[in-house]
Amino acid sequence: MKSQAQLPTPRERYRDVLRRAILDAAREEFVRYGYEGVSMRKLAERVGCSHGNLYLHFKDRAALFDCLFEESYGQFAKALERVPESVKRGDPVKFLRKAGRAYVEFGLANASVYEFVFMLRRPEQKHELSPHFAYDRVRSLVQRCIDEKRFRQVDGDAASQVLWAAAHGITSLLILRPSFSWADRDKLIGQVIDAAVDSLLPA
Amino acid sequence: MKSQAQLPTPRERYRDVLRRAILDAAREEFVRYGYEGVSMRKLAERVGCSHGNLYLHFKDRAALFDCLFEESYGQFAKALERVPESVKRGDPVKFLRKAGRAYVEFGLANASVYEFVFMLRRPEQKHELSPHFAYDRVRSLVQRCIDEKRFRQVDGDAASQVLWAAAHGITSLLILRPSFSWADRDKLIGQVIDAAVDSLLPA
Amino acid sequence: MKSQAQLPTPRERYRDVLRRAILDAAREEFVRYGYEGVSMRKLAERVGCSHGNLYLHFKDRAALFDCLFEESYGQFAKALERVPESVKRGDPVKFLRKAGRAYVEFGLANASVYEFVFMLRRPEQKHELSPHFAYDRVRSLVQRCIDEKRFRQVDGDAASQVLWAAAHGITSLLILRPSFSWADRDKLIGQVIDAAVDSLLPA
Amino acid sequence: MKSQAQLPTPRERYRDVLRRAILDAAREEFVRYGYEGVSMRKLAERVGCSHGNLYLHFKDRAALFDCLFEESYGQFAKALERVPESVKRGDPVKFLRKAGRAYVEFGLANASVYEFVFMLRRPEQKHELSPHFAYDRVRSLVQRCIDEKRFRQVDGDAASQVLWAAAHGITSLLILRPSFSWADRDKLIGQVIDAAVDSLLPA
DNA sequence: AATGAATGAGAGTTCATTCAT
DNA sequence: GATGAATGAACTCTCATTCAT
Repeated sequence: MKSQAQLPTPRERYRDVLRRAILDAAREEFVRYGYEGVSMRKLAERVGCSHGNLYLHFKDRAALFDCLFEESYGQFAKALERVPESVKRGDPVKFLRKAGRAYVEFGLANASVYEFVFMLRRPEQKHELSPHFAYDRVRSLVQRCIDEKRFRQVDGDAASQVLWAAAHGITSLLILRPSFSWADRDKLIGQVIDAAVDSLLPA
Repeated sequence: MKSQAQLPTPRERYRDVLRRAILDAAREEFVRYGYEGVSMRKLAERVGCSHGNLYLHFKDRAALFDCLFEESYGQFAKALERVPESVKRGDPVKFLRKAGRAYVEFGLANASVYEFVFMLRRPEQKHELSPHFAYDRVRSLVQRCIDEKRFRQVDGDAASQVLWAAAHGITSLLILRPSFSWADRDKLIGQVIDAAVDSLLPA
Repeated sequence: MKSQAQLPTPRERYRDVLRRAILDAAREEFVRYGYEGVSMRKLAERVGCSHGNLYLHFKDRAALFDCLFEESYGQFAKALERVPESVKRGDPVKFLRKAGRAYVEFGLANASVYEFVFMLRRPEQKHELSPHFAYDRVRSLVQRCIDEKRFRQVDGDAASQVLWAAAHGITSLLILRPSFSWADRDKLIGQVIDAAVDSLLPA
Repeated sequence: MKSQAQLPTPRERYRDVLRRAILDAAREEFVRYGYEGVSMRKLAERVGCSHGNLYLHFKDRAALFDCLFEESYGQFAKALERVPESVKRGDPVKFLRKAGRAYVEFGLANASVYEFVFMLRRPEQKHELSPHFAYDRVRSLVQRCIDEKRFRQVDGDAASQVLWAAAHGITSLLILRPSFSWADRDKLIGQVIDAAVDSLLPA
């Protein structure tokens, strides 16, 4: 008999914890081995439950993948939105720089999420449309810079794509080649973003 | 008794053609589905031969992968070296811009090669060291620009990595999101590279 | 929650029955066709389960073989030890005759066990040492006969090996050539053993 | 154009040599790995010819096996017949001892032939009748001993089988357990045979 | 005569998924 | 809810055999 209150029972809590563990493990596995390279059995072993148990949480492997897909997009989108009000209302160019850095840093701190969103090839897949949201945010910021004359009269789309390319370029390289002898990471990220942003400033 | 001229017999020629077809198909499959997602049987079907036949050309799936790996690196390295003498001897900054564009354009024209080299996660694998060669080329060009005072007195490594990030960023995005509504591709590539290069010029 | 009495559930019981069936079928197949000649699929068909099921009981074919190997040695060793106390304490020569007959009779009654232990060639394999235990039993009995002057002062090792050769010779021939027109089996076995034993008696 | 003379051309000679090499290699492989464990490809590699070449000598693997089967029986039978006239006409008991030793020694010197004849399980197989010839030889010798009163009035069949068991027992054990710490081989063989023969002598 | 490319069957093994317990 | 037995598909790889060269 379940209590009417919304507090989760220990059982429910465990359920959620397990589900979380499955998702986290699965994301890493998918990113590392590809869709076909992930075995429900090995995943279960890694998580520490029976393989049958996985099916109580996800209809099948595809559903697990799709769930991660959605979730990763969500996490990424949410991260991009987390900007202090003060920054939002301040200088849009500075905002853009901060947003760029936030993008890269989220990607690095959540490599498997970033890979899931941007670098993972999925089998067949309808999606494809999805990372628009990230672009859209940049786009509107860029527009603000243009409108406020903080940027030259550039093509807003092209400008946004330049910025995106810069941010994605450094993020993905750092993720993919962790053992490369990189220059100071923080400075490097700053330089990459500044190069892109500066190229849009008025002469 | 074979002729001394060593002209390939039709048989040998066919062998080579088939081998080529296998490699080309396999590269695409590996890139699209990941190492574990490639099935020798499906690959054979796509190529139009029996699955057993594949093993006459490659000891096993890993050998096929490794062969592609080497080949892709080789093709990419060779492409980077193909620069007209006139450019080599000319303005190093211009050279750098051309090299950057060549990099991107090779990547787009040979997407699966590029993905193989830069974007593919391999199972376990020793490699990892390898794409150094691409970086090394940029690095020495950048050094030349610095030495000839065409660039500011920047850190050569950081500068090279900025350039690499830019080139890789736009290349990989264009490959990964082909149906995104990109701005004019040529202009975009130019802008991305120019932004990175210009950021290194003297004030 | 399982009862403390640890009574096997029907499920467990069935598991054991199946495992037993697999082992029995496999021993015969290995003995008849050799290691390489046994196919997990055909074995499964003979046992009446899916081939995948075999892997729930044994990691792979080698593990199945090894299990049979251990088991056969164990069964054989145990059989050799089953001697009534009265015989053990009685005349050691008589004991030796009985032991010889027991050896042969166990071999005939459990032909595939005997073949597994003594006649099966295994692929590569470390083992080889193992059937020592059978020899050791004979050896100590022979020593007793010598010590008690029931045998001549023969070399105990050579004597034991003569006995072993006799017992193994008749056992293996009877197993290998079942349709040969043998003399009366019981008498024949007796004669073989007696010939070997008698040759060791004092003149 | 082949010469009418019966001298084999070099080509024919090579053919024969190759055929011989195939048979010798195959016998060892069959004995070691069992029928199913022998691969035509590996066999060809061991012999040093192409695998297709094997089929110019033998229709298929079964034919190769059958050929070895016949041949092994032939070699064994011939070996048993090679007895000096002087011995043949001499003491039949001594003859029997010599024949026994010859049997064992042939088996040891040609272990794979012996194994092929006596210890190899064949897939399905009609044969089975075959090793009669070995028995028949013993049988008639034993009869002679009985007729000449050199043996007791024993059952000739049983007596022969006792002898066979002794000879086979020591031969097969020595072959199967080469690394066992055997007593002096020659003496041991003598003891085994003598034990069997002596048991048939008049009291 | 000899090669080796080619096929297709079949082997061992893994695994997603289902389902009785 | 959770387990793990069970199945059957799919996979990698090997191989006997055939056949064009």
